[in-house]
Amino acid sequence: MNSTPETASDLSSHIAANIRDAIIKGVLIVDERLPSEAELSAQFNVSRATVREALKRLAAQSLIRTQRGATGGAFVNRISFEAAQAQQITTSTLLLSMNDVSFETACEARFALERACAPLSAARRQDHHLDAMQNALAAQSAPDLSDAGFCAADVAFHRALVDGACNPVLSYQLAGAVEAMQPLMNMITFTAWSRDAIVARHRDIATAIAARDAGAAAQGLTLLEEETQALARTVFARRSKQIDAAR
Amino acid sequence: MNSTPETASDLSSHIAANIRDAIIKGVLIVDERLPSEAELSAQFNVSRATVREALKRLAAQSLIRTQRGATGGAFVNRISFEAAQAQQITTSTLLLSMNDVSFETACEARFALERACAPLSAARRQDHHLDAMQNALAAQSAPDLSDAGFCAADVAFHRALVDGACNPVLSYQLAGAVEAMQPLMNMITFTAWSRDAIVARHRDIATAIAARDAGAAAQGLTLLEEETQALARTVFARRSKQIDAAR
DNA sequence: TGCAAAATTAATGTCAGACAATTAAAGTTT
DNA sequence: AAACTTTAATTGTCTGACATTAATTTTGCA
Repeated sequence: MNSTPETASDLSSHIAANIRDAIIKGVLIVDERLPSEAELSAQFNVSRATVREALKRLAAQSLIRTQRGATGGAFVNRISFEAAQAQQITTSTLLLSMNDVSFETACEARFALERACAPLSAARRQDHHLDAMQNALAAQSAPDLSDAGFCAADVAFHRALVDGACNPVLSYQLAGAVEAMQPLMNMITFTAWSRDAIVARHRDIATAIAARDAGAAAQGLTLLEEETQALARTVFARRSKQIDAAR
Repeated sequence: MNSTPETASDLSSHIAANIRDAIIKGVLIVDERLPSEAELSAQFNVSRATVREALKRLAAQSLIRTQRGATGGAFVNRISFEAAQAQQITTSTLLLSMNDVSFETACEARFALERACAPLSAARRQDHHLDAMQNALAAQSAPDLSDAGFCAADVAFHRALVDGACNPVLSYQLAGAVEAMQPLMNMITFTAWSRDAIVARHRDIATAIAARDAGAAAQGLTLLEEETQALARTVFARRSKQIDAAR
């Protein structure tokens, strides 16, 4: 179970990999204190600066936290769902923006995953999930809302839908797919008409979830996906036509 | 779009956050060279050691890579699907092992997500996906296979299924869910009978995918989930009974 | 001239030692 | 007993040096 190949030849990578494996294998358990930097530098026979670079690497992955003072040191972190989600969102967003992933591909993945949540969400959603959906719907219906604001409310709606499944693992896994779509959605200019269409679908989905109707929720998501894809196609087609005309 | 709160008061966090935001916002583009460590230390008015700690944090997230030599330096990395997956798997695995996530919850999430892939995989799978599934099946049928080996082949089977959807975003998102289950599955002792049952379900799923029958594939996954959950329940129940008896 | 070897240069990687800042715990005083 | 002071341990930061690496330039020789 190797986390990362980490073939890099520099010492700080090597030391970081060493400690990381100890954490993964359970040799170091949550909240346990690592040896002090001085002790580590003696153990690995490197300078303190090198040890510190290794520790910073681990801190960047939320594997450890550090505390100053007499009883301070580096401690193994319990990775929280929140922290893991934040990391996942950053990684997913960058991955999509840096790799020319098509809107279509990302959109397809997102809706496929959301449809997986629909039955569970229909069965288990609580009132606060419904409230969150209604709030997002209300926000999206505001007439003077910016495109970015519309997309942010869109994300809020879908997160509420996913959270309704009451499965933290599912929420965590979906966070990346839902949030990473936002920058792509932000590329779209929403007309009043297209906003209405999306809000209508959202309303259907919210109603289906409230009625615990899994089938209708899934169908609503499918319709929403089709409309979103169609909308994106027209926006991108118009844009490339404009570019052609400008030549 | 704040990647991480990063409220930490130490300078290297601050500098890392600063550069990270520049990358996310596109101020620094892929393969662009960052200023040298000496220049950065002058810009941020800190020592070179502090700059280096910041850069190591970014390197740990695969945001940059460094190169030595005259024309060397730190370069903005294009995050590959492969690297992102590796990170995701590490994070997911640790998240599950550190947070007492029940087998039931993780299993439910995993199968819900896989069912989302089934229709796409049935439609688009290519021969090499089918081959990979058959290879995994053959491996799982080997009589003298260890439990860990059985689980590894299980992961291979499900990854092939997911990859069959031919959507890299989906494959990336699912990697964490599929791989992080393995340590949990490893806790189970598989009897010859339970292995046969799992292999039979796998065979059904592979057949359905080969026949491009989305419904049958989804149904096979649902059956497999039920059997897996039941198996886990009996294993854990027997184990806790033994513990009670030992008292 | 042409090409190979050597020197130069610019960058990261590592080290050693110092001091600052922070924090808990021990000791001291009132 | 409570409040204050001291001490010790630890991380955070700085400085300056040297090692290592690799591209570029210069040199030397055929």
